[in-house]
Amino acid sequence: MIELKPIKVLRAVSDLKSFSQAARALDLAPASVTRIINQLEQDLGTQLLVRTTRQVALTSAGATVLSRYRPLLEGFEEVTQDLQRSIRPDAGHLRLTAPVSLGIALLPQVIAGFQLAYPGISVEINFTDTLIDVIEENCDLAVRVSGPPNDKSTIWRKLCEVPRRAIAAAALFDRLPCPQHPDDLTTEVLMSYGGKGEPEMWSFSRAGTQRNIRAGKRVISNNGDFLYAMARRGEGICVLPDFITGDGLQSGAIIEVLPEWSIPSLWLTLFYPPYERLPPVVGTFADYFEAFIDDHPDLRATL
Amino acid sequence: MIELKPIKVLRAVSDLKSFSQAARALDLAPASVTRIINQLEQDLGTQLLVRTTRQVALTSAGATVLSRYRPLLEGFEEVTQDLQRSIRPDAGHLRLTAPVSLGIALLPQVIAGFQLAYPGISVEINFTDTLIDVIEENCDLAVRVSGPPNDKSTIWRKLCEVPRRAIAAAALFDRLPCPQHPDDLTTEVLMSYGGKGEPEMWSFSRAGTQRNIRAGKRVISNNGDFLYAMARRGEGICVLPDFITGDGLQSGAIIEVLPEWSIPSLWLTLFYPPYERLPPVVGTFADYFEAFIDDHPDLRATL
DNA sequence: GTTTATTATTGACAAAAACGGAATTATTAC
DNA sequence: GTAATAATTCCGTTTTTGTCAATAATAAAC
Repeated sequence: MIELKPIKVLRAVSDLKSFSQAARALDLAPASVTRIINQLEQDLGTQLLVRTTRQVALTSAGATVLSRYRPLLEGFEEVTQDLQRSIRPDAGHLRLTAPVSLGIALLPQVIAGFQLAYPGISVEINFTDTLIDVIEENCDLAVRVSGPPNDKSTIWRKLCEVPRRAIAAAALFDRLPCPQHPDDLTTEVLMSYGGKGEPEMWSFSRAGTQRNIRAGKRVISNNGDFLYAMARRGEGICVLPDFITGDGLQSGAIIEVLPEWSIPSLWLTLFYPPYERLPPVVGTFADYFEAFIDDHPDLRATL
Repeated sequence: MIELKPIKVLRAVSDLKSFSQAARALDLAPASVTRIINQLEQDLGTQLLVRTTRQVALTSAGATVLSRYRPLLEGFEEVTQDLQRSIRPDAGHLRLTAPVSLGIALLPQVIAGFQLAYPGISVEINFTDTLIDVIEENCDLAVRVSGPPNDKSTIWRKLCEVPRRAIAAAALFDRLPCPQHPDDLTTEVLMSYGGKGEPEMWSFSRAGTQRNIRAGKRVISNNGDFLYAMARRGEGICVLPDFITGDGLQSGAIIEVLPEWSIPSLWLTLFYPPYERLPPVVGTFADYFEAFIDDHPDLRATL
């Protein structure tokens, strides 16, 4: 394979009509220029330059070769310069993935502010509730609400707590006894968040005591808004983060179940693919996101 | 400067989604692939590929880099393949230079036949009577009619003799005595071929004796046809090759001066720039030209 | 859960290539 | 003819590149 350097040397020699000047221009020893040109001529099987100690000129073949390579070489140089300029913390492209409900609730503000601050960074957001794999999803950074990730090939960064609680429509307890203790929860009406068939395990705690309840599997969904809608219809009890249920709790559309008992928070978390060194743009966004959350306690309160 | 190889490796890894398969495809050791990618990532200042032992995926930056380089790389590969195919003895381009008179008299037949035999070779002919330098003229091969070349940076190849003789219009000798011996030649009416101000030296020989006559410098021209036209008008005596004067001698428009004395022939010669190794196309043409002359004694007789 | 197979990485060593300076050759200018 | 300039060659040095084995890591199979 012919490399770029010999073509560059050929161009320099042809343009400057001198081996020695080309050497100076390219910061090479004259001997190197000779060797590189000889090598190229051998690779292409023809003489490219006619030279005496005083004159240098392209042969027909040399003119053809150079004329065909020159635009490509220039393109290459341009692209390289472009890229080296554009690979900076404040320019480039970012592929995100985020859960549907949280993403739609939270990201518009974040992304809007981010693009205001970094107009050079374009963003592509893929909303999915079941993230199988950060690498396969082909994204640079994943926003998730969860505990630690299951696949070990990722690095994570916790942003803030996302409190959650068990909720249900008040009407549900018209036909069922209102539970007073986690053990009262009837598996049949417990609707679980999850994407892999297995229902969640809910851990209720109160004053040092803790009860683990396996949610039911009659209704499992990977979408919190769906579960919320179901709950509002009085179809069952589910555990959802406040950013989904907040409005409903305030308006009384739903009520908290077992308010005396607390359920461990989820965490708003950023997951990276296993970078050796964080790409600049990714770092910029992660920092911005973190600062954004820190600077907006009001927003944090709605989570 | 970023070279082609790392881009090629990046492309292979991205396409095959595997370092080891890329290594196999490119006939490299897996370790080399790792090293080359690392180097490229360092050169560009960002991570391009996210990899675990099981998965490989481009980062955003990697996708951008590859998408910009890929078309250039493909262009490069195509051009290289093209060139390596096209640098053959029977394809390409040829820049010739030839003297005006001879060129117009002889080359049409030669070039026509040549292009019939080698349709893949394009020809560019520059007609000049004063060739200063084969290199500066930027040609691959020069057809000349002369003695050995003055600049030593060329290689030559004699094709055939080009006889010449002193001629004049018969009418000239109505007002001048007809010379019987070279010494009778009056410098004033001797018109010389030449391009550098100096008149020619004519060497007349007959039965072992030789006389060198310096031609006059009242009329010097680098164009034989012009001298011939002058001679026909009775303006003077000049020494010209037969291919110019042949018709006139047959028709009696001009007569030979000192027919008993002979003048050393010129040679139809091919001059090359100082090639280290003759470019294939040039060799093809030179061979064809030589064979053409050899195969056409009739043509040779007109020279 | 444990084992196994696959894969990327690392390090050490060998081979190859590129580099650079000095001497050589060749050509033009004086 | 002589000097000056430029390309080339030679050769020792450095750098890069390739290879091989060992290691670490991970997903899949049992």
